[in-house]
Amino acid sequence: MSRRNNPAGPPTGPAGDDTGCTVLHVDMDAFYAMVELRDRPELRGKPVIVGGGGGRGVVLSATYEARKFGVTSAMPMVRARRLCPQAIIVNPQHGRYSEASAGVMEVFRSVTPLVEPLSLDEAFLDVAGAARRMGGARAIGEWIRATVEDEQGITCSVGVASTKFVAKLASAHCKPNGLLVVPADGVVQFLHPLPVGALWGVGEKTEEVLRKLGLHTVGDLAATPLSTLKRALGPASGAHLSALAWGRDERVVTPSEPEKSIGAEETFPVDVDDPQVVRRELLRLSERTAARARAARQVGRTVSVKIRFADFTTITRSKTLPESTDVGRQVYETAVGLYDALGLERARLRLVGVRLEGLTSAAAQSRQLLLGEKDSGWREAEAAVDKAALRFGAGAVRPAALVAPLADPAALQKGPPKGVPSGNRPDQRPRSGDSP
DNA sequence: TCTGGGGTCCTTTTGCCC
DNA sequence: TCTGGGGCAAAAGGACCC
Repeated sequence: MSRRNNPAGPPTGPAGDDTGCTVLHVDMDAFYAMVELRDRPELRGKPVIVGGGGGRGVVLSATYEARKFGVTSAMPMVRARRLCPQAIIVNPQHGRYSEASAGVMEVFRSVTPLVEPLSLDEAFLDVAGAARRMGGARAIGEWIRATVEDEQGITCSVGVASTKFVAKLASAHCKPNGLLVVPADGVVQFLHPLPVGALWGVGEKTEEVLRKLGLHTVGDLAATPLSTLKRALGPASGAHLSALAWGRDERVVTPSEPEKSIGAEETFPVDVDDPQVVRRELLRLSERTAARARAARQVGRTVSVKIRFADFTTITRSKTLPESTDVGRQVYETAVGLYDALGLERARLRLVGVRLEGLTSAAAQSRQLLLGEKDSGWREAEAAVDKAALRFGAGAVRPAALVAPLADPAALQKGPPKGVPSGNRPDQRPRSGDSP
């Protein structure tokens, strides 16, 4: 979903020449909101906002009727409601969006196997081969738009260009429900008037740095010496942005990149200062993370914990294990060890997260285990839980500590974590008012 | 205005080894 | 024994994307 608004509106100029254009970027228009409208026609024509109904959610997607009031994605729900009080708020149904996404990706793959999904609602396609068969990149783009609307009942916008990032800018430029071809020899004319913030990789902070240098458009950036950009933004980012400003982008469409990390995080409905509640959440998140790793047949070697305080400052702590793991219990013990080592006492936390990094294939790991590595038994136990979850649904089998609220603090943590003497452990007493 | 949850990538700092 | 520095990996933080 593109977050940038398109002040210019759909293109009005003459149709571009698609010679040399082999990359398509397809971006669904207000995807989540459109799926809701398709499923609930009575919402059509009304301002609809998809987002968490809770006090701390953000807007996931909004119909164009709601956007007229200034509602944009990633905006806090509280603010969106204030801007557009008459909007109909819909709780997200991720399963529905995944289904719709699978259908759309299927359409793309009927054109070419070279499809690189960026998220549920957008993808790059390399149509160099298909173009000969189907009459050019523009024709393919038009066919995709018609087919997606026909089969899924939602509209999309298509950018056609010779490189990925120009195709992406083109699709953003013709939203909603449009198609724009940027001819290979028209890239610089297309790029240079755009604001620097349009470039992929230029967010709020970078834009501010560039603004202080007096650089407002992509053309300004292109005219700036490489050494100046490298000094201001770092060698990698400086060189990258300079290349993009001249339309140079060597990246090719890559169908599937292996995942590098898997994680889970959760913002508490209200800030939490009870270490016992935090540990229970770490257990839940560790189990969820490890289960997803097992489902993906991946193991990870580094466990990282993320803590966001009430004032939104965020820290991370990580530990690399001697062996990769997909065992929830091991992830949890590492995570809770990292958390305890912080000695946070009664700090007010807004969010905690657990992530497994340095992922490799579980097949390679199991070969190592066969060579005499002993196993704690948790692996078998959790494999059994996975099976039960498949039969009876996720959550059918859970650690005892997650069944009854604060049932038994000892169930969460057997003995003090390594390296932390029990006398130094943060307070574990349940607080009055915490138990229902 | 008050900020979700899933990720990737880059930079800087730190600790270790030689 | 002290000091310096290069190379490397891990850790930490931060910007960015959808």
